[in-house]
Amino acid sequence: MLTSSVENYLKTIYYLQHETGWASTSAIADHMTVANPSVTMMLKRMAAMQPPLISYTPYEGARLTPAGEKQALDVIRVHRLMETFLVRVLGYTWDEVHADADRLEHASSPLLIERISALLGNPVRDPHGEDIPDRNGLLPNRSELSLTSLAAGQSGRISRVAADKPEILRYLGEIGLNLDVTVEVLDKAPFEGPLTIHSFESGSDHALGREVTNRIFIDAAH
Amino acid sequence: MLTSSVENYLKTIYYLQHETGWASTSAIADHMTVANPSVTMMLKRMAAMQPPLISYTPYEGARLTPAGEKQALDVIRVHRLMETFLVRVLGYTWDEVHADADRLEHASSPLLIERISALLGNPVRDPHGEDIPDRNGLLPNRSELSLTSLAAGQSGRISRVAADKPEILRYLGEIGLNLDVTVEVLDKAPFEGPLTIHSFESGSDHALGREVTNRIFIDAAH
DNA sequence: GTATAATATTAGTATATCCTAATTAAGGTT
DNA sequence: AACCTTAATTAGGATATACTAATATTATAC
Repeated sequence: MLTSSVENYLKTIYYLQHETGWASTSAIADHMTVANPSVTMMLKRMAAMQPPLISYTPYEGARLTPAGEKQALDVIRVHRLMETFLVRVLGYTWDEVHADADRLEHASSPLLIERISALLGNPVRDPHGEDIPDRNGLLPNRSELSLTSLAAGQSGRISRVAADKPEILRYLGEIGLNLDVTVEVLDKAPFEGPLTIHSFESGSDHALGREVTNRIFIDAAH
Repeated sequence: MLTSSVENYLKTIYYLQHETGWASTSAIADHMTVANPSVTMMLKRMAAMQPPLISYTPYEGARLTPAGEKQALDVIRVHRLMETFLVRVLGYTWDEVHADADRLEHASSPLLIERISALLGNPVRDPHGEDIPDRNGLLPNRSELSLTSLAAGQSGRISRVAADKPEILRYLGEIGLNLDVTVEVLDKAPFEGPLTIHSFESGSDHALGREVTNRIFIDAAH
């Protein structure tokens, strides 16, 4: 069995690889708030495991092997099922789930996970709209656009909110930017300026910077 | 925050202290399946913590301080609430809960625990009939007798089953010796021999050795 | 009351994970 | 092409937890 630490590295490498195509030592270190040498050490160990979880090229970075990707998707499945469980069964809000899911994901047996998945009706999305990999690590394909990419006047349904900080999630919830809410871009300031968004849930308008709108996604199948 | 390892030592010392009055190095080592020197090291560390969790006398053993007892009861509360949750919400059987609860108990935030307790209606007993300490570490008083202590012809309601091995629990469940079931001692063989027990749930009779009947408890308030 | 058995501790290592400080490699600039 | 900056690695340690083998202490038994 993998240690919690290795599982966390797997998750991080998976995210970085899918967001930027490549997981460098310092990107991993930043994301996990550990020092660079700790990452180098760990990457060597993960590349030396049987089977190797990553391929590692010194001075370049890491890439998940098929075995590593499968394990990463397992951890992500558990994390997202836990978040869904915390919201649907225990009444957490979407900004409260992350830290608790981060600890529970390393303490879950296969039986626990399958029971939770069944209890929730085998959900395919977590409370932030992220896809939940199935038992075999398969993810559905879906097409979405970032809210930033919409032009003024366009509208759509929020399908995913990839904000990492709980405070941002809490704020978005407060102003009516929740999952599955239809929104319209009223205005888009030039020079990478803020977007003014109307929520059809709350009926209110709010200006949001692009670091935020970049992380809000709209269902592309209008 | 305490490490999982320290939490496990606390639990073990608590149990030994309450069963035998004293936690010796080797009793702790046996119970946790670790080597004696590991225990000595840990006891020193726990006695040196601020505040100390135990008082430790070399060559004698350990005893929980008030602070240590409070922490131990916290862990036991989480463990027993988790077991109750696994049975009532996720459909585990009473023999399946232990290992999973043992891992979850170290990954639970105060919020999670309070939500689970509330979801279950703040239960006071776990699936084995063990008392669940309240938020402040308080346990109800109750009086019970071991099944072994009943004479032939006497009957009572099973209030607690303290079997440690899952296989024993599974077997007891199969033959109808479950919590809250009324049973009668039909026969009690001499020379520490087996007891023949009738279950009014299953309607069947079974001979059980005293290592087992010692760990089955009967409500003393008939 | 000394010899022995049982129990506990110390000594010395190992592993996993993290750190800081010092060094080395890669890539871009003039 | 030598230089400088940035990023990554190596060197050297720290902590928490475990182990085995060797030693010390306590308790028991004659």
